[in-house]
Amino acid sequence: MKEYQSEQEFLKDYNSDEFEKLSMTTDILLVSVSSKKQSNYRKTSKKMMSILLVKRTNYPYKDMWCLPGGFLDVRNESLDECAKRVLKNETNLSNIYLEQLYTFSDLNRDPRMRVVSTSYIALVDKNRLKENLNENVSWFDVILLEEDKEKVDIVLANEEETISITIKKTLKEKTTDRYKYQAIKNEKIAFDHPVVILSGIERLKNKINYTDIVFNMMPEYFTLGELQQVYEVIQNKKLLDPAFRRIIANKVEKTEKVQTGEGHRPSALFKYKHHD
Amino acid sequence: MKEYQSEQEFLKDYNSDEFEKLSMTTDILLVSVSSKKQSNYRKTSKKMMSILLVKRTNYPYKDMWCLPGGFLDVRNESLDECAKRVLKNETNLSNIYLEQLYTFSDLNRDPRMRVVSTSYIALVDKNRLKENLNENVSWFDVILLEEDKEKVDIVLANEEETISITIKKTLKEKTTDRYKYQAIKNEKIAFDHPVVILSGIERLKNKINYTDIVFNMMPEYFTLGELQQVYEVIQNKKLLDPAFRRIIANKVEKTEKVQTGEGHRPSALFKYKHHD
DNA sequence: TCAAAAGTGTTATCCCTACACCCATGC
DNA sequence: GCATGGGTGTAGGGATAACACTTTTGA
Repeated sequence: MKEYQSEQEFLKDYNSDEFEKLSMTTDILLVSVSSKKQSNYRKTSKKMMSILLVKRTNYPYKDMWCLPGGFLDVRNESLDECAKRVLKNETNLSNIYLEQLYTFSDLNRDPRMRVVSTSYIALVDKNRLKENLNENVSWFDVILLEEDKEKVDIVLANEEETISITIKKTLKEKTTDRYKYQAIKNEKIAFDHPVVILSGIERLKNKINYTDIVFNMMPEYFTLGELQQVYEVIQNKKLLDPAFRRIIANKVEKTEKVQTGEGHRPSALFKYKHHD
Repeated sequence: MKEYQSEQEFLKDYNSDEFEKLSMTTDILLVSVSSKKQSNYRKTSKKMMSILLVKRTNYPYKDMWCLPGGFLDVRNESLDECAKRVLKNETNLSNIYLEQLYTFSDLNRDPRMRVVSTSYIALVDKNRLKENLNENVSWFDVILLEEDKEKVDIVLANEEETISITIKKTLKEKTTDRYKYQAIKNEKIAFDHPVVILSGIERLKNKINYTDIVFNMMPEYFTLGELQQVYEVIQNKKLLDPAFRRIIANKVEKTEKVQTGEGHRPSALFKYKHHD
């Protein structure tokens, strides 16, 4: 796929046969949980949900942020393989939890050509990729603010920049829980990616309740406090300790290991146990 | 999209530029519930889940059955619009519940060219389309037999034909509920459609529990008995009357109308009421 | 000693299951 | 009268929420 440095350059090619063709891409919402050390030595480090964004360097949407993604190699790969390739490229990791989200096909998604894009959500434990990221790539902490039932504000922040977008939610049919998302305020995120980000986060919020996918964001050994914080940060609500412990009791296995040096009673380390 | 009557004719074109292009299709699993009158005048008519299939008349998969579907008009429509167009073509109805299922992209899906296909599930009340169907189109009753956790038999039957397929289920990751489906016995269903059929039915089975989508398969006025039967046939298990009535109590509204002449106490007719 | 989090036990409440029971109809 | 489905009440059990409480550590 040719990249254009300018609109002029692009317009030269426009209306040629090139633009009758259909292209497909995959876009990947890579989600992880970041930890911020607290000033108080007693407090546990604060957790935040974070996603990986890439700064565009070419037309269109030059200098805006977008999800990592890439064009499907029509001759040689499936969409899943394409998504895996993009992830490998971005993180140097191959075994990342990956799940197809939704296929978007708006006619005006990309001004260069007709593009249909299949989005994926990927979950990873940040400890696995401490190595330096590619240039123009950055983790952004995510805060979701539900203004009301029909409007969501998303705030994305890294060390240098804070991005704020607003998305309108419209119920598609009265018989279902499916919403049509539409960005009504967005200056920094390219393509239809605000919608992809929200779809992915909503999916994660739901799915954490009836599957074990959280453990894809956890290291091998973790304390129940840490695990609870991840649940809390994704669902965006405080949970009661005893209730939480009962719920996840049969999904984890206590190990001999103990976490000490945290300014309070040491905690047992657990690991994931597949159950059922 | 050119149709080929024979493999020879097709092979003439093969390896030409045509086959470097990517095409997209939508496949639609149209689900409804059929009623079979019982011989005993007292008994209520027996309900079955049924799906619409089309008999192929051209190469490839000539004479096999497949889901209604069609190629995406790259210049002019989104995938949703494409799916709606196909449905309108098949049923003459425009306002049918339609929901995107999954995008399949196996490299060898169609021997003619590279095809990526987005599947949809559609729900309809059969009473709405009593008119004669197109030629080569037929409703098939569906029976799902879960042999064990890793194997499912699907039996499809219309008045003339019974089709039996077996699908192997493999858990994709231990942390989730997602399965990879693979047809291990199938002689009559084209493409990867056995997998699409199963995915759709599983989605429906799940979603009926936490949304109101059943009502898309119901007429405007219905008895609670009929509604319960639809739940039972989709979930493939018997429900207890009082429990069921409590569960759906705030989703329905009692009307003045009454259903009589059924060989037993007449029942109140209800209609859907959006709640929450 | 103290703040913070780890970890456990107990009660009150809700919800669902299961069963029992009565009602009204067509033949 | 009777088989069939319509329709309702209630007792019992299991899960969950809310709260109270004890334990253990680093500074």
